[in-house]
Amino acid sequence: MTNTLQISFTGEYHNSLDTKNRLNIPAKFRKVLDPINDRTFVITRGFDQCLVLYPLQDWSQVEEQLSKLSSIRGRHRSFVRSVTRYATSVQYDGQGRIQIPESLLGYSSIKKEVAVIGMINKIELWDPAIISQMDANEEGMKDNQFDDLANEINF
Amino acid sequence: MTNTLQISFTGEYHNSLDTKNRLNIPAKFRKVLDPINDRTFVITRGFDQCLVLYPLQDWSQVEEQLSKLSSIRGRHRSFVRSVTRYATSVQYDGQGRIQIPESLLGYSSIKKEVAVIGMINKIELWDPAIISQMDANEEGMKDNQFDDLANEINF
DNA sequence: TATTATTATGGGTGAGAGTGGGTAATTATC
DNA sequence: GATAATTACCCACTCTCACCCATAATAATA
Repeated sequence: MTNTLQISFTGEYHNSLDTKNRLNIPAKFRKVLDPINDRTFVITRGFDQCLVLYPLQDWSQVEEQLSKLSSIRGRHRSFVRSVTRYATSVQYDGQGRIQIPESLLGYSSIKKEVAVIGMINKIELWDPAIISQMDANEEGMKDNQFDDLANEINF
Repeated sequence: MTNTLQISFTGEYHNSLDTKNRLNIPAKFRKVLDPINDRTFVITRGFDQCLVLYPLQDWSQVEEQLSKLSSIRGRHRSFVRSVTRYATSVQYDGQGRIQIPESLLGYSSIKKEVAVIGMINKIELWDPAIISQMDANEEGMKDNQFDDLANEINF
């Protein structure tokens, strides 16, 4: 057991796609990705209008969760199908870039600029316009909406 | 080092950013930071219009809790996102300085002068004008506003 | 008081991050 | 099998940041 503390995916970065639809994974994210993943994520649709990157290692657990969900709630079945259906493994190159499939770009409305958001054990990719619109919607109720959750985690 | 009693972050210091957005962490704070943190804090937005520094060790506990929240629930996703988006790990250099991201400076309205306030287990960074304005607002009601809280703890 | 150490701040520099683009290798299409 | 298209890997450029050295001001010590 090593005594070094490790932080997970946190923070927000604004990177941009190049002409080959390549996106740079922030260096801090690459550093915390366990070598067992062999520089590989699984990218797919998120529940929101964004894309999600899971470390390869974690993906099997995600599938397991999703399969439970789909058998319980019939109305979620089609969405679960779309998540697994569009899941692709992507490995970043020597410069730390992944290539994002066209179909996923369309779903997320990502064109050139990308907001890369760390979500502890996964990474979200947003079109900047859409995420800021979400911010605007949540602005009003922000003050006490999360009080109960915030208290739970001693924050 | 015979003394086993350790004081936490207390007191207020007024330091200033340099041209590279670097802020000096007061020496007394550095001394009480457990070496396990490897000179590292996590800086993020506070609930008030200020920034908060958590020792890395404490922050990983926050992450631990966050990772337990289900990503199926939209409200949980929003909460995790709102917490992690603005969180960045910062390690102070040989001179005891951290670099503060531009976006966080904007949120806190910090320009050059910074009020560094010890809050027991975390550190707050304020724009001097804003913290003194807060003081002014609280002046009138101070006497009995905190009575209930004072009863909760042995103070 | 003189000397030394420590703190807060300024600034230079090399390494690495993000980005653009080229070329060979692989895959797909005819 | 020949050609086109896509992908993977490599080189190059710019800019930022982490690290190093230096200085002024303050505190500590002889």
